[in-house]
Amino acid sequence: MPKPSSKLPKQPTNAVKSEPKTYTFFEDVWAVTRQIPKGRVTTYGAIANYLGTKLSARMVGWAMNAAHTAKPKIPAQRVVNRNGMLTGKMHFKTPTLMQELLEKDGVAVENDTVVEFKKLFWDPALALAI
DNA sequence: ATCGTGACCTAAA
DNA sequence: GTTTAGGCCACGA
Repeated sequence: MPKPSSKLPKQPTNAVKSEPKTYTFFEDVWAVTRQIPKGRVTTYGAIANYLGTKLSARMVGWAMNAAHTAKPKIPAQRVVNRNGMLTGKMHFKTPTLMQELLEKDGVAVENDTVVEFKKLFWDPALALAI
């Protein structure tokens, strides 16, 4: 679990000249996503908040888009929007894959929305307790 | 270098 | 209650 750059001052993407390809933002997002317990779900906003960029939750989604390039498999199915709706299901290999994975984790999905989403919500900022 | 886009969120009408 | 608009940052072309 790499240290997330929470509340870091404005640091350019390629701040570390030693390592040309350091996608801190992506890695952080992926790290958080991987730490989502099985059967739980979180939101882009929560991750963004944990990373300190709550104002730009969109980037979290962007990171998820790049998650496809991540080496370890990223449980992106556990990341949904604020409404608990599987907005990114269409970005999966198959539109139904996300729902199936969630159901496999024990999360009931109905109408492209996580049932009892509020109950299954997993806040990284709370769990990781900065 | 600029421009457009995006798996979002919040607030206002 | 719904719908609309604005904002935010990173990435690809």
